[in-house]
Amino acid sequence: MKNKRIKGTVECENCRFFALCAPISICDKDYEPVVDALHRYKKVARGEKVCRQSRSIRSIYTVCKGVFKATVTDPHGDERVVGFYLPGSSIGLESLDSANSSVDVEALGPALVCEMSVARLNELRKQFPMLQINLSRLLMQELRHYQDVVIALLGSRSAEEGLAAFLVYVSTRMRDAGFSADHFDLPITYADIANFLGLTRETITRLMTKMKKQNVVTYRGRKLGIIDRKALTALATPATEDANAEIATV
Amino acid sequence: MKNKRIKGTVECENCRFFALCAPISICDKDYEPVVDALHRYKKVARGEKVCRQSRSIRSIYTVCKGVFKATVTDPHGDERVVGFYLPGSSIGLESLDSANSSVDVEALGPALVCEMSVARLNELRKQFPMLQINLSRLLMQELRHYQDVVIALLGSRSAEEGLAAFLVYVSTRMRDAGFSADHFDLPITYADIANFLGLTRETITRLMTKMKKQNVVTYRGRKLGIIDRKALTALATPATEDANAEIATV
DNA sequence: CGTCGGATTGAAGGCTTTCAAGCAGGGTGG
DNA sequence: CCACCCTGCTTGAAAGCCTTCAATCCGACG
Repeated sequence: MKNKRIKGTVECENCRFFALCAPISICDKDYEPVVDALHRYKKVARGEKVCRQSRSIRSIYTVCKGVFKATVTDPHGDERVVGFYLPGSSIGLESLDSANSSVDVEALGPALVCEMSVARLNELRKQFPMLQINLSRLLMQELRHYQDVVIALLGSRSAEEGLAAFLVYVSTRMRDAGFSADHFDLPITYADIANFLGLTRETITRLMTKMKKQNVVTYRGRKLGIIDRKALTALATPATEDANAEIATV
Repeated sequence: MKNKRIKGTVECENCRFFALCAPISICDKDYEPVVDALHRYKKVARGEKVCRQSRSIRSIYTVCKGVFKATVTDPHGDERVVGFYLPGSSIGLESLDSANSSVDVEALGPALVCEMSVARLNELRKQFPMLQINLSRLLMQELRHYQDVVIALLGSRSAEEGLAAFLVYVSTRMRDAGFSADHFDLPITYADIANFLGLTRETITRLMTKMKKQNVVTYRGRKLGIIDRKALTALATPATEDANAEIATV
């Protein structure tokens, strides 16, 4: 594994694939074949799809740089955004057992990924127990991640709560990927955020404007800044208004 | 593994743990130790919790009979329902890597589970490659299941869409567990459904009443019947002129 | 038979959407 | 350099959906 890291990308230590790639660097000899299975820093153009709904996938990916969105197309032909892949996320793990992809995954801007062949990985993990064990660990992490998404974003009572929870969630993911938790690129359109959260562009605009006026966040040129994290997390949980009164009455 | 199946429970073939339990019956000799790790048909009383928020878990479970809910308690002390475990579901897989549970998991009524010791499983899967591989497969299925939840339930534009999607989702899970997809027990209170979906009891009541009047579903004594599946799935996707007209004509 | 948790129904108010119009800013070609 | 365009963002007003609050009903269970 050559050290050819590119500026602005995720450190390998913060990458979800590290558990799969690590054996290579630790023990180059034994794991030489793994190198063949891995295509590092592959470029993906804006709008390009790395996997498609109802198709089997040939490779799984990890996002080094950029953001992807997962979408499904409903019977009416409308696109529904069902998830985002931020730097450090892995794509396609749920299809490793040769099932078809449930979603389209598309780059929202120029992106870099590390690509791993599903066929090669499936061969290799039979040969190398450590790879198999690390894959299991990766799957558990991914499972936990999905659970976190559901906990954070499903069942929000108001639009403001949903959006705040979304921003907190993105911030957490960016921190986990080794970036600043308070200032980062958010190359996602309001339309996509709204679609994902079940809201409208206009509502996102109004709420962001409100949050900016209240000095909770800044947002210019696709760059998000979290000014008042405490306030943002407060917005992300219900019954914030009553919190003070509640304490007073107790 | 004695064949002591109990009426109304999930068939082993439809259980998520089958990939772990199967080796036992296939090859009793080699996998004898696994039997110790497994406690079949353990009773869980209504309100009893099989895992708790911020605590490590000792066992993972699969639901043979009954329904569980997963909840988190927010800073204000309010309970938020973040998921349901229907028959055939597995509980706790995301905490296998000795991480703490993110949620409380509580039985909504008298239930039966198969319990597997985490410590024993972690020992055994190092010894038995087949167990390790099957565990990976189980994790992938679980991952896909979480993805399905997000796709089905996150980002619904209206309350009706959300509830219809929820019912379709439950129906699908019941079918997968080997029960009827159109008539099944739904021992979940409106309050819990509402909490999960980010709605209110009253809204669930009104929507269910409406759906009953339109002969889409029946619901009495905690038993749900799906009368018009086509209409229900239509309600579960964003409203269009066609969909509305279709329902209106009933 | 009374109690209690859960479900139902109505009225009023608020939040979000819908519809419509205008703005901003980056890229392109002249 | 500027006009132009296109995408995405902003803002306002009206309509509609969902919540809130409050009262009542129902059924299970001791």
